[in-house]
Amino acid sequence: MPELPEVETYVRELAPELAGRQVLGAQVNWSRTIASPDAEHFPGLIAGQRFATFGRRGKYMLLGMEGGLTLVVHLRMTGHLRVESADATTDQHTHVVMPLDDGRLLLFQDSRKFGRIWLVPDAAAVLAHLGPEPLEAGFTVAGFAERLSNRTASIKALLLDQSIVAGVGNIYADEALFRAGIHPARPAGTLEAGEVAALHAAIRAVLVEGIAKAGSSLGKSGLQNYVRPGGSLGGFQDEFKVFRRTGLPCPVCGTPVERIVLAQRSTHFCPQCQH
DNA sequence: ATAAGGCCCTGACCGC
DNA sequence: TGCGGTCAGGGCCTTA
Repeated sequence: MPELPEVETYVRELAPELAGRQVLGAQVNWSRTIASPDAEHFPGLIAGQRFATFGRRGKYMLLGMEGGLTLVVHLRMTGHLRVESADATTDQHTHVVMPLDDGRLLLFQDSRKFGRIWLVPDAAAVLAHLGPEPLEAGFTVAGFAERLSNRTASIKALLLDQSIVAGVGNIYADEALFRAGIHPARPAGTLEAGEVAALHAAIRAVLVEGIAKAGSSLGKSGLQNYVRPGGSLGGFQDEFKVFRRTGLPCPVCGTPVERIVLAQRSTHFCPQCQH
């Protein structure tokens, strides 16, 4: 699943490919992929646009155009955005094809069809629901503690809530909770000050490490939820302590990792190390 | 306001 | 081998 480190890797690796390139048009094969404007008006709006700036907010890619529009892309679970040569073969999962002025194609592919694309003058409106960026100064221990206080939902559920902190998904939530020694089912409001501070630091640590490893590539035999734009895999999946390690020994104490379901998501933890 | 559950989608996987 | 059923999962929507 593309989360903050995966999206950050995407932006960093797409930027040199797309900088200064002009989009000639678009062919939309699955209309629901286009969130704004609608699929009918998207090709006409993007035709002639030239990529200028590259950024990220939470799990959203922000590709700024010279004229002020922003191409906002959310990969959700299985989305891929990549630049291919003109003779690249497209398949039934290629939902948007955007020819570029250098003869190549910018492709959006997504087997689950959950991914979404916006082309809007005001990207902030699309992002208005997001909480602070976890790696920026606006994500403070005090603010995080305030957001968790008096909440009865599990801390795992709130880490997945993008209005609490932006960019954390199932992988990095489980890994951060393990490193902070906090049981994922704990009601968020019961975390003590020291635990909130430890979790705050752990979130930042796993995200920084994830970026350094170019993200986590999961899945086997073909279906990769996340592949870097150039086609290579990330490396953080080799650093997982608990995620998708059910029954395997905790790297700290050797106790078998357990799996439970919280907020309708698979949740992995060490019953010995996390309280 | 908060919490919980359904929904969108389809490839992979399992049991028969 | 083929087939039906189940699962995964981010964000949005509805319900309580």
